[in-house]
Amino acid sequence: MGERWRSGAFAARAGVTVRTVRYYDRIGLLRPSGRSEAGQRWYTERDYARLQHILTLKLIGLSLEEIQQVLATDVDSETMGVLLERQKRALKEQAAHLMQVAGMIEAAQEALQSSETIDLETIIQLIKAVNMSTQVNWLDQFMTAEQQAKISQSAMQRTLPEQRAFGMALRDLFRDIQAEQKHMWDATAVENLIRRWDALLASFAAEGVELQAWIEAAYSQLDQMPGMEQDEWVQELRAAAAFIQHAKAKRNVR
Amino acid sequence: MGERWRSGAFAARAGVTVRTVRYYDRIGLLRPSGRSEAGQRWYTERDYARLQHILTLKLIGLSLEEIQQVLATDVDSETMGVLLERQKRALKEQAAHLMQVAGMIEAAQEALQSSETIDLETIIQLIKAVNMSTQVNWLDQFMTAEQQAKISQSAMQRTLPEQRAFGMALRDLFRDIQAEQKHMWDATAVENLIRRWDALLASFAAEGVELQAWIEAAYSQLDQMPGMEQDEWVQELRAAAAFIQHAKAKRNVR
DNA sequence: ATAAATCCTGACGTAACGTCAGGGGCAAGC
DNA sequence: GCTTGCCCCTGACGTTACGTCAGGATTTAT
Repeated sequence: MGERWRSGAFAARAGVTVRTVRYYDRIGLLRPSGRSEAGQRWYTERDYARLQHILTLKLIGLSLEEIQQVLATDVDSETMGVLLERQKRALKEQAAHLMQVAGMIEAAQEALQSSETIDLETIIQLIKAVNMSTQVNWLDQFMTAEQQAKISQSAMQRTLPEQRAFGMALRDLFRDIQAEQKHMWDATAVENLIRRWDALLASFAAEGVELQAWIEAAYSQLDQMPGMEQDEWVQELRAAAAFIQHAKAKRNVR
Repeated sequence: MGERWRSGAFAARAGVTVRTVRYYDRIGLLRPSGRSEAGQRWYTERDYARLQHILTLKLIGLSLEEIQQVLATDVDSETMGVLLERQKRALKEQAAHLMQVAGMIEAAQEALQSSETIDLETIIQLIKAVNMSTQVNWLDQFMTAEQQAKISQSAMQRTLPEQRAFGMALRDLFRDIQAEQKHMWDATAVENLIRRWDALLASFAAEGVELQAWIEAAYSQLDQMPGMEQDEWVQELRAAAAFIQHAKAKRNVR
């Protein structure tokens, strides 16, 4: 298929603006397939396929940066099936949630008809339900699938230096987290720790046995960890995770 | 019910941030019920009721400014039932749309399994479907109900000067629209026309017979319109509406 | 060849907050 | 009554995902 489109035609056919298409190119989310000598963008069919993923994940509620993480590796026909399945599932969950909120509104309507007022607890529960979907971390659903696929395909291909580098980064992060716990809460420093934690997990994150196996391999490359037992670094990992969890919760409540 | 909350407790109970609550106060969307002498905000139960409307309309996709229009008049127990019904309906529509998109993704999955590739038209249609809900003008659904309720209650209470003022504003807008159609497209001027049109409709808009009756009354107060027939100003109204529609579509495609 | 349409980059603005600075108020405990 | 920790306030700058505009180059149709 040799058909291609300049940015305006490409955007119009998809129902998005040229501004959007240019912005996505600039941030590296959707690169055109090529450029003319004059600098004009040329898009192809595979760019439409990628745009579909972008727009659907955006509808689901992921930020563009999160979408970039999900689509970090090329989507081939094998991973596309997995990705489409995840999109479908997330959409169904959201639809179910909207129907739940609609049901609660109906209950409020009935209360209104019988007593001309709605009690406070009903209102609060309704507000909570409305807020729930905006606070779900949808990225987890896609990273879980993505990272699992990634780990299972390439877990054995990491070089020893890479493993060592990861181990060092993790160790340094644990140390900084422990240091932070010993003095007054410093929001800027904590925010930095959160970012480092997220960046590390985004690179390698997978839950369950794979993550543990990976961390074990990384730690075994560090000369400076001779006397540490497996239980110890698992606890270290959990303490750090708990701290980050707490920091994120505190940040969100402001 | 005399219970009340300072901003932090109010926000925490609803699951929103204090920053959000303050911002809503600042833009006049959700004013606290009172302030202490020191300037601290006090919120009550009716503020929770209003917040429920705000957050639900926000979930539906309205901007805060649009929400402000919908909630411009106090919501009493009579209009609350109408408003809740509209919220419920919009949520159900959105849920249905999400399920529709999920169904199209399932069809794409099946195509992928049988041929290892998805044809371009399927992708385009999927993208179009994803985009559809983000481009619906949800405000119409709420303004229709709100404005209808408003017109039916107060249509006869407009003073003659008010009717004349509206007629003059409308006539001036029509003239400016006609003038704009006679020369080169000027995006800034057109944007201004769109704003004036929206502002007029937001004040009085209702569709169908009510709007026509109102415009007829407004025009009849204008001394300068002696020879104009009913058909003429209906056509004038339609021509202006068509121009605004076209301008908005052109604006959206960039 | 000309004119209109479309393309480009750069830059400022917007909506809805997040984050921080710096200082005042409130409530509980001593 | 005093102290302390937590919460409150306003003001201001920053972020994300674009919208809008300026000014000039390229492409397409007549």
